[in-house]
Amino acid sequence: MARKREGLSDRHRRIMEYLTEFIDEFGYSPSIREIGDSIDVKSTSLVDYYLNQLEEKEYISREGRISRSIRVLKPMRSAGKAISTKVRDTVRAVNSAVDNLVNIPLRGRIVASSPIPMPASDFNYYDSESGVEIARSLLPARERVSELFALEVQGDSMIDAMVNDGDLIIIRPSNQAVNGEMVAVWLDDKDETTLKYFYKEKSRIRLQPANPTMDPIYIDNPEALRIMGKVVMVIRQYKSEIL
Amino acid sequence: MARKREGLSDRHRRIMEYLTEFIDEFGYSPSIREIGDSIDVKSTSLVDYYLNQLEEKEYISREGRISRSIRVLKPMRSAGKAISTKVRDTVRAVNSAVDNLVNIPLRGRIVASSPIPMPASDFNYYDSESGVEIARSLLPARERVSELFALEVQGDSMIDAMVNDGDLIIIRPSNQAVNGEMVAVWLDDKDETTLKYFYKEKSRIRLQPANPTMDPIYIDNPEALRIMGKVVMVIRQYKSEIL
DNA sequence: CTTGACTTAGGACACATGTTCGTGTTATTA
DNA sequence: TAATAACACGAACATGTGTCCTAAGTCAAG
Repeated sequence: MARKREGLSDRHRRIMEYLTEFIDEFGYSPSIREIGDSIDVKSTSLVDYYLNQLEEKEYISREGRISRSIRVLKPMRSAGKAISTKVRDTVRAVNSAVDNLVNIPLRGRIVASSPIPMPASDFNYYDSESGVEIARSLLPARERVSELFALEVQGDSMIDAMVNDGDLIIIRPSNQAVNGEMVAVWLDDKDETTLKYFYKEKSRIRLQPANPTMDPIYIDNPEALRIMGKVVMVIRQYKSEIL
Repeated sequence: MARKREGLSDRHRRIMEYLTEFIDEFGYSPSIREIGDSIDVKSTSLVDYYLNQLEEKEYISREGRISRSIRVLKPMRSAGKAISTKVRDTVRAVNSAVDNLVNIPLRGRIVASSPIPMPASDFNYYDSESGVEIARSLLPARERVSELFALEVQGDSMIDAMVNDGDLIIIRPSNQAVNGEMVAVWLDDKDETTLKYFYKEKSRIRLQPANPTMDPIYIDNPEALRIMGKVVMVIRQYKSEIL
C-alpha cells in the first residue's frame, strides 16, 4: 500500500482552528467555500474531502445537504498545544454555552496616568481564570466578541466619565471612531487616558464627558489624540458582606 | 392608523422557542422553511417578516444572504417541555450554560422623582421578554438570584451616584442596610429616590454619594428615609452603530 | 518502473435557502 | 363606512452551498 495515515495534517489543524474561531465569533458555522478561502484552497471538493476525514476522526460532525451545519467536537485554538483534559472539559462546556455566554479576557488595569494595556502581540490563549463572562444578549447584536477585552479601572481619575474606582470596562480595540461613540483615548497633552464621547467637528475634535455637568475638551491637533478603542460596556459591582 | 404593535405575538414567541430549542439541539440555526413548518406557515416571506421583527426588537440577529445564520439573543424556553432523546446528549452542556446564566426581571424605570417600582405582589412568573441576563460569575457567590430585579435609570438626576441616563441597575430588595452598602433610598424630605452609600452614625444617617467629589447628605430623622433595596450592580451599555 | 493509495484541482450540477414582488385578508381607527 | 397598517399567501428569482465526477500530481512500497 502507500502513505500511512497520520493524525492530523497541518491543514486539518488549520481547519479546526478556523472552525472553532468562526463559530465562537459568529455563532454559526462557515460554508465550505469560506473554509476553503481560509486555508487557500480553491476547490470545494478538497475541503469536503478534509471535512469527511475530520468527521471520520470525530473532530467535527455535520448533517448532509444542510448548509453551515458543522459542529466542532474538539475545539482547537491557536494556542494549539496540548491542554490538560481538565481544561479541555472547561473549554468544551464554555463552548457549548457560547451562544449565550461570552468570555471576555481581563487584560489588566486602566489608570488615567498611563496608556491602555493593549492586546499583546503574542497569541492570547484561552484563560478562563482572568475573564469576565457576559451574556451575549447584553452586547450589541453583531458585536465581534472575539476582539473584546476588559479592564479594571484603578483610581478615581475618571469620575468625569462617570466611571468609578473598581469599575469594569469592556472595550473593542479600534483606532478610529464615529461621532457620538464613547471611546478610550490617550491625550498627549495631558499624558493620560480618558473615556469620552467622540465628536469630530469642523477643525477640531470635541471630547464630551459622560457626566453632563462637565465641560467638553477640545483638541485642535488630531495628532495629539490617540483613539485606543471603543467602550462597549461599563460594569460596576457592589459587594455586600451580608446577604 | 391600524393595529397597534404590542410586544411579542404568540407566533413570535413560538418562533423564539423553536429557535432556542433547535439551536440547543443541533448546534446550528434552522432555515426559514424549517421555521415555517414549525409554526404552520407555508410562505417563507411571512417567516422572513417575523424574523425581521424579531431582529428589530433585538431578540435575534442574522446576516443577510447567509444560510442558517440566526443567533438567538434572548433565549426562550417553553415551561416544562418533554425532552427528546436527541436533546439528552446536550443536556449536560445546556445545563452548564443555564447554571451560569441568570435571568433578572426588568421591573421598569427608576426616576429620582418617584419611588422605586417594587416587586408586584402578584405571581412573579418567568418572563424572558423583559429580562436582563447576567453571568452568574459576575454576581456575589451566594447572591440569592431569585430576589433580584433590574431597573432602567431614566434621566440625569442620579449623576451624583455616578449613574447615567439609560444605565441598568440591579437591586436586591431590603429594608435595612449595613454600613458601607450602596442602597436605593427614598427620601421623604426631598421626595426622591437616590442611590447612596449608607452609613449609620451615632445620631444620624449619612448618605455618601458614589462620586467622591460630592458631599454627603445627613438625615437626622430615620423616619424620613426608606431603604428600598441594595444595589448589586450597575451596567452601562454603549451601542455603536458601526462595528 | 509500476502500482495504488493519498492528495490536489476545477468545475458542473442539483437543490437548499434567503429575498422580493404581487395580491389578498383582517383588524383598527378616523 | 372608508382608509390604512398589519398580517398572510404563494410563487418567482437569484444565489448560496453541498455533492459529485473527472483528472492529474505525489509518494512509498513492491
